[in-house]
Amino acid sequence: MTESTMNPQAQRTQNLMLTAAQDLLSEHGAEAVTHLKVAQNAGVARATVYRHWPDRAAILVDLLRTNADIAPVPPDPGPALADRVTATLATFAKALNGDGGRTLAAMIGLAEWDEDVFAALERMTQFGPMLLRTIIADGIDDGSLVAGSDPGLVVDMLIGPLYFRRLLYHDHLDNTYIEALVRRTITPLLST
Amino acid sequence: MTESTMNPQAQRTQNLMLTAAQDLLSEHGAEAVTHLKVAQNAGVARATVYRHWPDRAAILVDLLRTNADIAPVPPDPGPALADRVTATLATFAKALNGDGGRTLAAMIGLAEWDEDVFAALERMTQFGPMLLRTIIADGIDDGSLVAGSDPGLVVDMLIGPLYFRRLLYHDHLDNTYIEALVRRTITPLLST
DNA sequence: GTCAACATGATACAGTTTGTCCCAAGTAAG
DNA sequence: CTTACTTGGGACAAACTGTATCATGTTGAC
Repeated sequence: MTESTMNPQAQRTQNLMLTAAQDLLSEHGAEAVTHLKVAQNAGVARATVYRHWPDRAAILVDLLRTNADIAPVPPDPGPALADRVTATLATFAKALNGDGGRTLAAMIGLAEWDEDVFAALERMTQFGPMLLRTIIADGIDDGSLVAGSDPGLVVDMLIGPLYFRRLLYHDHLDNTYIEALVRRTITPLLST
Repeated sequence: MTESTMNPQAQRTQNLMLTAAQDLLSEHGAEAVTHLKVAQNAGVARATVYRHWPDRAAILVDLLRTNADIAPVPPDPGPALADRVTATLATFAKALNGDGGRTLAAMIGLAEWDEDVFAALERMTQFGPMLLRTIIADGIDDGSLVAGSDPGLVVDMLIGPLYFRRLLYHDHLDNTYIEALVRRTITPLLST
């Protein structure tokens, strides 16, 4: 049942419940997202929550589906390649610093044992890397980056450290860090 | 109560329970680590599990404490700096490919909302980066790496991608990937 | 070996949570 | 207006949680 084909009443109720679920997730973690608490926080009957989702994982999957992507805002197309990369990473970091980071942390644990959550997680996190990869690949094509560069690896080297510091150390990702990261990663690849 | 000061009987029971808890965590995730299931899988009375740990988080924290570190084996001290880095990352990758990766994934979600878990997670993951940082810093000191390199950032660029690919994509981390990563990261920093 | 201190097993208990079902009441749409 | 869909509210059994009690088994000092 896609949202567009749903009864407007069902849509309203589902939005109420998803909002409540998102609040619970942000404030108390995935374990707090139970049918009971979602129902209470949404002002809805418990049976209604069960009617929409059979288990906790299904709620969380729909939560991710609603979020669409962790960093949906495309970056400004700056002139220099390094600037475009920095801008892309900055939007990514902003999402990780905010609610996206907590949602992501909760999902990673569940995705390990639930393939539906894993699939939702992939959809949620594919956009940023894909965008970066395109920027890098374009740089190789137009000659601003040396030909030997593996775009996939470069993307990992740019995004990996952000995830690492956010998830493992709970760091706030600031522009200074991102700029240093981009400088260190991209500079050796510049062909000029 | 440290393990060394414990009654041997209590030690035996606790080890049984921790083993059962680790199995549950690896097989079914953090949510499956309940007092009841740990008791059943360890062949122990439920009350005994409560006697050792008041809640689920305490069990998981002790699990991390027992694991000591995600990659406890120190790497072979190879001659070339790049080789030492590669060896260190390889032991790290091995742990992430195995049980350590699943434990880590489960902990990351909980650490976001439980500071005890976060502290345990830090203890668990500090060794690898620290070791790498030392290797990098030594390389700067003895002149094999250029002076401008920030050891902390270099470590992030080496470890971050491993976490990223393991946690987000469930990749198996092989030596080819690690070698490419080290080449791309370390080569531009070599002073020779 | 005896004995006091400690740890466990077994059971009981109240309270909470889970998952499912039912039916009356409310909403949507032809 | 009328039919189909959705919700609210309640009931229910099952499982889980957290605590307590007490008899039994283990430990380690004497």
